[in-house]
Amino acid sequence: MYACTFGVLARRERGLIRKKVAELAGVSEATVSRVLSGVGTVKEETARRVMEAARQLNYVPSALAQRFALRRSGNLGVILPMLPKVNLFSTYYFSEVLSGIGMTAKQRGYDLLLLFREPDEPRDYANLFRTQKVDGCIIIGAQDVPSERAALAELREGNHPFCLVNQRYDGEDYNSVDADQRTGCREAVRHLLAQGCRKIGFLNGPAVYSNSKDRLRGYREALEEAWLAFLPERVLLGNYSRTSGYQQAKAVAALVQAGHIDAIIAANDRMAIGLLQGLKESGVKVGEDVALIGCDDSDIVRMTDPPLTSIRVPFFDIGSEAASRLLDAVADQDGSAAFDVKLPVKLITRASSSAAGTTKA
Amino acid sequence: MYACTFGVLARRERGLIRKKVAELAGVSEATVSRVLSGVGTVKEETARRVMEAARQLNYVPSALAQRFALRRSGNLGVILPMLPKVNLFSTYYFSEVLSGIGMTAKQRGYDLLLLFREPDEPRDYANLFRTQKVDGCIIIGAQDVPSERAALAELREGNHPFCLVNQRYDGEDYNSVDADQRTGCREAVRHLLAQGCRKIGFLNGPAVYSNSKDRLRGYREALEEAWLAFLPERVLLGNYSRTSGYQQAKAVAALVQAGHIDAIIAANDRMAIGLLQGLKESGVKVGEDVALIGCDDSDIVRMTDPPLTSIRVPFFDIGSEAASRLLDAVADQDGSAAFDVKLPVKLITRASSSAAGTTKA
DNA sequence: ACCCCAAATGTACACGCGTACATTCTCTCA
DNA sequence: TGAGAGAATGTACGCGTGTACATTTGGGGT
Repeated sequence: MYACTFGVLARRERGLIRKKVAELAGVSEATVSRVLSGVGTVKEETARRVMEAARQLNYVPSALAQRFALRRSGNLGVILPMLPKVNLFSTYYFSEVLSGIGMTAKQRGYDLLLLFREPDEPRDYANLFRTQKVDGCIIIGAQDVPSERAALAELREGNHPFCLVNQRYDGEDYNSVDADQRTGCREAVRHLLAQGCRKIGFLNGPAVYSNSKDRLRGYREALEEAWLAFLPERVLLGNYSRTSGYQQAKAVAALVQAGHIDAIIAANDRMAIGLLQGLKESGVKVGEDVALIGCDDSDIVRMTDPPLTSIRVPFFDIGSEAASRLLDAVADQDGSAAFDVKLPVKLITRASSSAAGTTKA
Repeated sequence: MYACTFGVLARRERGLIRKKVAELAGVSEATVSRVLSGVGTVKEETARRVMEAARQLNYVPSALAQRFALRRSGNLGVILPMLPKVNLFSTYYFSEVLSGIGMTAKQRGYDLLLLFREPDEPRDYANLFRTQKVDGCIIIGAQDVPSERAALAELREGNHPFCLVNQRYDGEDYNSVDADQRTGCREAVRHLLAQGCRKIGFLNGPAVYSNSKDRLRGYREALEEAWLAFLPERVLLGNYSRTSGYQQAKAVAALVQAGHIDAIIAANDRMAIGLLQGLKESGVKVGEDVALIGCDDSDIVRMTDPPLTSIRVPFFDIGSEAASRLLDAVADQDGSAAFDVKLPVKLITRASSSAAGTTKA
């Protein structure tokens, strides 16, 4: 019955309710506002009366009106590429990052506004701020292409707080939170060297993602550190999809059979899995004929045969950290310095990274 | 330079801009509003002048103020369980449904407000509407437990538009969009029967999810349709996680080796994969000693060895349909009838569902 | 008893839009 | 040419908050 009454009120008498609460508590509307928003000084006894009156009349302030009055949307925008069917990135990646962002945003009283960016769509991020839909935004899956650079430059111009996840741009010091892929790949190489491998290949992703370059750099550094040559013919290119890994399997199998490669690192797990499948079909045994290491340590690597050694990336923490830092910047607005966080990764070794008879034979 | 000027304006002179646009175009603010919102009659020539003035002054109406004035948040809420680390559902599931919702919402001019529900948190969905944060909401991963029922009843009482995804409640005719799991399982059983299997087991998920019951029902119906007995000892219980499938593998292996089972259907792919791994360790060969069918046809089933036969569920379409129907209801408010959509599923056969030497031996 | 200051509360209004209603313009038809 | 009707536009205000400023209250020190 109360609920029903309220249903009607909700539609036409939103504003009048506050007045009624004020009357019932014997105070002015301003005091009601002060009590419910927790701002300003108010006698404890009065506060109790107001709370009780509000409870009794089932009054809750309208977030819509509050945000309008405060000129803050209270929303944290999250921009991510639309990813139906085509799983360019792994869904694991997105759901972890998103969860991290969501948890932190919630703790700090922000709502999450999800914004899917379609591939061909013009990237007008600044408009989100102009229309006051968000107070800050996190951009996932950004690429180093002119249109993206332009969109980000516009954000910078407008002094709109934003943060990149797993991406950075040469020459720009945009806020970003990333994994230390470079160190991760370096350690992957070191691990393979320790296993006795000497001819290590690398299956990378597109260079529009800065972490592709980071990984390659780590790979190269670790080789040079061990006085081994960096050979371009051992570096292959995929697009982070399973299919692209599968397609490169023939080439890799040929290299293995010719004795040109005894190990390979794939820049993400999906490509590693495609590779694994393709190699299996070509009769190359991963973990025996060749060692294989993936990247991300997504949940699927435990399900393959053999299980995949992989570089664990703290995606949840990346999301959480990005949201936290960004919301600091939103609160501080001008006073806060730019940040560029790199979170540590960790190599998780499993059966796939045994090489050339090291284990089984 | 303009951008910088605007940066300042954005903070203090939001409202004054519209006045300037009006002056520049030689009209009143009301006309500016009419032109930009596309409501009311305006001479074409005037409209052009206003558009040009707005462009020149870089004016865009504040969505915040618009929504406040219209008393509509413009947001479609999506409630989903927080899923970091523990992948109770597959991330594939969520990302597909979410993408479907997102695409439709975008087409219809709504924004997506993402709301993570933490396990222990009280479910107060109605408050989202009271505070006017959303105009409607979609609930994913709802369970048939008292607290959830109470929260939904409150929504109903308040006449708030909402829609369930993949869940329904006996005795309530809430809006819902679901997959036809019952038919799907029936066809899975039929397929196994056609393969020559006669002793078909079933690994189900918790009964708090209505689709668990639907699947079991389809399984049972197909057996009875073939004049085969429904044997409770062939029905096992997991919790939709890979681990739970893995844990049941020993029991299943025993059943297989004792000749009590020649096929098994798992209620989702994750459990099927856990099962597959466990059976492999127990020396039971899937696709030879026992047929295995999963459910969801998520992207991982193509990566296992052998590839998994699975029931394809159109998750993207489910999300899309839910959003579409719900937004209709939001627009129509009282005039719209409740809906209860069931989308068709499709059995995708792969190597895992060959049984007892039907193929290989 | 008086004053002063801080705490507590009330009054009044801005926030930026949409729109009901009033007004002016324009064109047609008598 | 005038009137009438509909299109085009202007005027004025409400939407539900937060808060600056004014006012009242209460208590301690002289």
